[in-house]
Amino acid sequence: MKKRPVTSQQVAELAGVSQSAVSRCFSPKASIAPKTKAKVLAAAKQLGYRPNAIARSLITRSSRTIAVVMSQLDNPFYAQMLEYASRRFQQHGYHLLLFMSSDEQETTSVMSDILQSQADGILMLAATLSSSLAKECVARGIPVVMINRTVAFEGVSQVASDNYHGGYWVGCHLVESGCERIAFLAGLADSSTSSQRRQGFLDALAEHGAACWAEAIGDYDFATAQAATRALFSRDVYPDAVFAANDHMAIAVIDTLKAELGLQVPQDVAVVGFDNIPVAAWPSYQLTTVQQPIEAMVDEATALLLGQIASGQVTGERKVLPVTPIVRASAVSGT
Amino acid sequence: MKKRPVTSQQVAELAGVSQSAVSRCFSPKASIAPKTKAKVLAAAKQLGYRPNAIARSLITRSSRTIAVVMSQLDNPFYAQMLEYASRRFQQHGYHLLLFMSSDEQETTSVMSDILQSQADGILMLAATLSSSLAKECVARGIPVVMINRTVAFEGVSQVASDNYHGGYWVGCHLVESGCERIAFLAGLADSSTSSQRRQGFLDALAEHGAACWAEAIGDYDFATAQAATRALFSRDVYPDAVFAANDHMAIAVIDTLKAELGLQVPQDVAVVGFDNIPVAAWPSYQLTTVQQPIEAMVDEATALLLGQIASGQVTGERKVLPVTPIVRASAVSGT
DNA sequence: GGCGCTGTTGCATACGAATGCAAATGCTTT
DNA sequence: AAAGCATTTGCATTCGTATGCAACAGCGCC
Repeated sequence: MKKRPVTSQQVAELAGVSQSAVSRCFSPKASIAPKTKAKVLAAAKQLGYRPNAIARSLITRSSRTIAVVMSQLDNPFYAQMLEYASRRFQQHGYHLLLFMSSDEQETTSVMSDILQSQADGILMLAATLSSSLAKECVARGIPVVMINRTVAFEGVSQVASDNYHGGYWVGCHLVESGCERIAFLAGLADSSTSSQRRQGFLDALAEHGAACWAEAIGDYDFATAQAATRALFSRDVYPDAVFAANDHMAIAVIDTLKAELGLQVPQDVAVVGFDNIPVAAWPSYQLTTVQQPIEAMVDEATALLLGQIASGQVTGERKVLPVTPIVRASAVSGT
Repeated sequence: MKKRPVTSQQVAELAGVSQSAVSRCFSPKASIAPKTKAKVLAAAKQLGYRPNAIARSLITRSSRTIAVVMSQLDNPFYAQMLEYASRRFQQHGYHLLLFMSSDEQETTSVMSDILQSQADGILMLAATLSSSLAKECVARGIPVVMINRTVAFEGVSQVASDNYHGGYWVGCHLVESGCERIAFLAGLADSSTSSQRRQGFLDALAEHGAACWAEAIGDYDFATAQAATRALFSRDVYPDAVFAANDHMAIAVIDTLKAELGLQVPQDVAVVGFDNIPVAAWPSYQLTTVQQPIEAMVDEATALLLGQIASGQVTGERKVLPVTPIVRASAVSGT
């Protein structure tokens, strides 16, 4: 049978002090005599007392909890982010409440849970938020930070890597490598990351007097990307380069080219991805890609959330962090 | 400035009823007249009222929260588990509080946070728990379920796949394929998964009159596994097969063999993994492996936790779920 | 019209810890 | 020894919701 937990009241009785005194022993800044504190801590230890965080949250009006909404945990890039974010917030005494939500409809129901949970802040990892929900959070004074996603509403903060210039670099790199029939494999149609990468890429091509040879949509999904690859290579003339909007899809492209079409990377086709996930460095792929600064992005998001929580102001800032081109064998200069 | 949230009291005033009535409108089983309910819901909607889960938890003594302790989120196998678990618990109205903990020392500090958080249950995903901590949970009546890890204490439940027979199958498969110098690449030295897989594997070899040719430790880590592979292949005579305790390491083995030693899989060396992560199916690897029933394991863990929470009894059951051999090109019969 | 019954409602209290305020304690100073 | 000051302590209240209990309304039935 579940026994009732030890309360500060019981500890107080054993230690021969008041409940307030016990409470003060567990608040860092409270005034308490060392002698009393020792007595109380001894009693607490004897009874196995742990302060009840729920009761504390109720009175302090702060749950020390951040709600994280994720769309895809199968993408190692976001798994890494989550892991790092968890550690980061743990350091600051905050805990993560995890929610999975694939589509916008699910997000609505999830947000309802989040608002009830009294989370002090919301971190959206590649998840989309309707502006009505964003509005509600802002109205309630709950800071929201979106990573790698945009919402058209003032008041929510956004952290993203410089997708545009990442795409721009890829465009330059491929043209300068001598590629002439360059294809683009998009991610989710409505994602800001994909469209920004695309735009930078297209602008780079244009500046070099080139144009995109073909486009397809891979939904940031392995199987969809494979199908898209088959489509891109179904014409008589093949592309000689593919820029996939993320590494996950780039890997799918490489595998499909090698296994199904008997093509060599980079000899027959150059492939470039985006993210620099661990797999990209594996000997089998050696994927040229654009590295997103995971830790810097999370650090920035953490700072924004904690700052806004501390100040009580939701400010809706926008941070763009620089990316780093990583040249590996899948698309080298001068190929 | 953070505004104070709307309370049931305010809703009650607007609707012209008592606070209790408002409360009853948000408890599914409470008795409330349809007419009253409509009035209250209208008022609630007008004010944007959301029940405060913290206050509710305090009075009901149930946070509807499960603490999840994970050791490695970079292993896609556990990322998948987490994602599925999150959805599963969400369905039952429970939320996940995520904690990362690499070593046992960190786990101690994390457990302190968990106990304070008043989580209704604890799910350990490939994380280890000292028996003193396990004891404390049991004493408090908090159910604990460990997935793929063992703790030597009565009262915590354990869900694992049949590691022994998985290893056993691998042993048989490799011997029957004609391999003669079979190496084993272990995971973490103290993990039950690794040692059970090893034991089944060794027993299978022994039954076929064979023995393990060499062993090394890869710590379930990519880089460590690469180093271990180099060590295994530093002698004059190479192994002709490697059984890695998980896919992650098996991939590392394959990459190292191909890229650094110029060896072919499976022609020169057969490689077998464990888990059947998505990567294992990719054309570049075609990894023969043993599939763990992720969803069944999580379902079982969910059922155990929710069952024990509902009954208030912590029972410490032990479930072993069957695994499925997956034969792909990296180690085929009759090679 | 009174009786009993089912279904609703409000009252009052409880959950466990934090904190403003006033009382009390301990220590220094003259 | 008394006054003055700083520190410590306890009292009482608060957070927002759930729920046992009693009161009560409405209804059917005899």
